[in-house]
Amino acid sequence: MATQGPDERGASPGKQPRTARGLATLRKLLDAAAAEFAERGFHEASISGITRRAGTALGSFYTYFDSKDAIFSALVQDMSAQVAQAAAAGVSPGSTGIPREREALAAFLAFARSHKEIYRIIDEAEFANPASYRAHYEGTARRIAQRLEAGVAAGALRPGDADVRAWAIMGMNVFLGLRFGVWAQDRPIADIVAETEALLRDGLAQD
Amino acid sequence: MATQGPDERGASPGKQPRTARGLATLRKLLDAAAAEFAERGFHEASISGITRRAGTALGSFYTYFDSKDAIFSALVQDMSAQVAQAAAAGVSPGSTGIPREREALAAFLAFARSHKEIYRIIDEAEFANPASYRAHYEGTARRIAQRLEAGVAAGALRPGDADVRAWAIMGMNVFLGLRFGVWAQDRPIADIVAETEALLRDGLAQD
Amino acid sequence: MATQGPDERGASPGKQPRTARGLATLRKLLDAAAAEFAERGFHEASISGITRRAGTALGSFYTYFDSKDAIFSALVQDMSAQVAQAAAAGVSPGSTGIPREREALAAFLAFARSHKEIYRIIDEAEFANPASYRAHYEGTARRIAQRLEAGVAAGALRPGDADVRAWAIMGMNVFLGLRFGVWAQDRPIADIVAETEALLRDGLAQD
Amino acid sequence: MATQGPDERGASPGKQPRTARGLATLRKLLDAAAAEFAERGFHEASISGITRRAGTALGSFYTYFDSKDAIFSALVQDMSAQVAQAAAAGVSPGSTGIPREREALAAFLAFARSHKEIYRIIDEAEFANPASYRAHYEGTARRIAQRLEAGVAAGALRPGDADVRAWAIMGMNVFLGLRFGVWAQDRPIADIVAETEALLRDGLAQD
DNA sequence: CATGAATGAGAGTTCATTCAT
DNA sequence: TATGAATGAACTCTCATTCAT
Repeated sequence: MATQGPDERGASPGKQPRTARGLATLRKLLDAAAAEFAERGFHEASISGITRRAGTALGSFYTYFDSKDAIFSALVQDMSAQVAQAAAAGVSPGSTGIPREREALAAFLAFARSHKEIYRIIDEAEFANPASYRAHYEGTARRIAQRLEAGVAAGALRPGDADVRAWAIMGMNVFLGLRFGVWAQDRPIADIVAETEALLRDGLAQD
Repeated sequence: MATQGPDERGASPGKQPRTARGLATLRKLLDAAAAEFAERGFHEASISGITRRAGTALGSFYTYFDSKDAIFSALVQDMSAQVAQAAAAGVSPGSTGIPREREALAAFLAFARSHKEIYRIIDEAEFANPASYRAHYEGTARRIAQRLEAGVAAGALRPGDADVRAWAIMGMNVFLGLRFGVWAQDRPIADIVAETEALLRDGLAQD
Repeated sequence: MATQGPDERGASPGKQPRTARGLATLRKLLDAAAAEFAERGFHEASISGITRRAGTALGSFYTYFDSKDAIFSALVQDMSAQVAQAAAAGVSPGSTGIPREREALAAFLAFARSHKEIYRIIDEAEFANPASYRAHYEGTARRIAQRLEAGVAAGALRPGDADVRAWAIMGMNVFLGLRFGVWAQDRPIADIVAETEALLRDGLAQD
Repeated sequence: MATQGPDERGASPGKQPRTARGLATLRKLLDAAAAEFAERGFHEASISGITRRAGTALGSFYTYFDSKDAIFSALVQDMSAQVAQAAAAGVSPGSTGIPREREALAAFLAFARSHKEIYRIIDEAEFANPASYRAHYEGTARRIAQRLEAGVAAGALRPGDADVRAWAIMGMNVFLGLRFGVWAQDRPIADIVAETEALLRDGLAQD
């Protein structure tokens, strides 16, 4: 994966700022865009809303971004990376198998509660920017599948179809995050995690 | 639940057609709208696109619907009902517990493959018509939870938190449908169903 | 002035009703139109609003009237005639000069208080149907001028320019009716009439 | 009364131009709107007609005004102020009582003859923007009433009800302006003024 | 680099009028 | 004569993008 310095992150190609003043303007625009998209959604959001929040002139937007799509896409990638990082950060080193999935879910639920805008932004990309949307979920599924394969290799999990399992687990996590993280916080995270862990460990069947 | 005859379905309140000719026009508009929204998405879709497909005058749209939102909402509810019906129709009578969930997933995946537009329409409601969106997923979760409680009562499933389980299962199904039903059909439905059944029955842990 | 039987009043030429049923429909449409125009004004009023109030089908409107303009014009003429009749009815036989003007003003103010819609309808004709508007005010001015000339002939009034006087008096009456008849009834009609009579009789100058 | 610099006059709140170029565009739009409303009336006037006359793009209208209503309202207030100023400017300093009313009428008639659009614009506000309409006539009546009270205090006029007298005089002036200023100029202003002055000074009664 | 005015295509919606039944 | 569906021109307003300063 190509890495970029934090300074360059976000601006459209050929529009990276060259001065400290420009860098500050870019930063303000990105923050303002995150707020605007989260609050109003992609279509309701307007460039003038973004520049108004950022305190810059309308024209300055196009100094750093090619289009509304471009900044939205940059934002989705940023959110996607944040989600991945939050999940990874919640996992203890050496953890594997079911405990590892439990930790990832717990971290994700906590992240969703404190970043309710992720659904608003990432999910709307399904329509506004399908490429970022697919990239986000395919990347997430790939990481889960790798964890599961590692768990199998370690003898912690039964062998099975990692791809199908990964999409199933990702779907569970996403919907649990939507319902119990974003829409309402009427249940302790611990309960949700415990119930899900039981499901993943032993299934639902009466033995 | 209030039932309505098929004649009344769809048109905005006070705009039901009173003649056969009107009924036919309403039908054409609904079909055209489904195609337009599926192909272009809510925001890109236009009323004139709908009436062009339907072969009616622009103004005729407003003979039956109050607004673009109104017809979209009608469509989402229709889709939601179709999904529910497809899942219910795929289940053999008397089926309960894990087999029942397997049958529901199989039916849903088949439905998704033949109605790829459902995601485009229902998921976009998250932004265009949040009320329909929540109603769809909350209704679906409720039905799953009831199935699970029945399974527990029948002794087929271990007792547990039906609500959390229902959202987890719904999430699995939705993402499996998106990945293996809509985005690509690179895997037989049977494989996906079998792997998921195993997960639900016994979990993933090496015993 | 061409007189028409009450049966024919209102309908556009060539559209007079030929049956009792038709006559009743025409009547309902005229009443409904008066209410609709009074309440919403010419431009906000809609044909469908009129037929809705009348309880008839939209198409039936065009059985009796050529257009929205046509029914509005018919209504303005009707209102105009009502105003003239009210003013005439308030005058005692044989009355002339200043007392006659006082009586006409009193009658008009009373009429305005009980028919607040006249301003809404007649004044809007200035824009929606200028011909009726001019006809109304020119006709009214002519009647006032004739009264004044009769007053001069009878020796009750000083000779002078009847036309200018008539427009001046009409303007007084109209604005007093608007302010003290329609906008607010915060003053007894008797006060207004007395003050105006004094003005007309003796002028304002300190002798 | 709050005064505003000519630079700020007209544009909707938050839409004042910040450059000379913007100021020029605003000016063109206001002039074009006055012509368009005068010629076609409020409802027939269109934003595109205004921008066509102004030679600007359609969208530029919305750079300075929130809506058609907003610019109309601005125009009515402007007209209202012009009328008041014309009447005030026509009065010699120190003039009071009947002569003062004569001068005001003469000035108003001259103004009406050279600004025939005032009726088209101000009177249509009765329907399109009732608040401005009432503000105009109530303000005018108040100014007349104050003049009359001053005349009484100066011993030039008999005591009486200033409010009723003011509305009566305003009505006279308005209708004389409509008939002899706007509709036709078939009579010299001097004749009209003389006849009206006689009426106001001595009334109509044969002594 | 920043500014903000200018652009114009395109949207949703209304409603007077026509006409087939 | 009554009905109500169909028509389509016309409207106001939005906003991503461009560009002169």
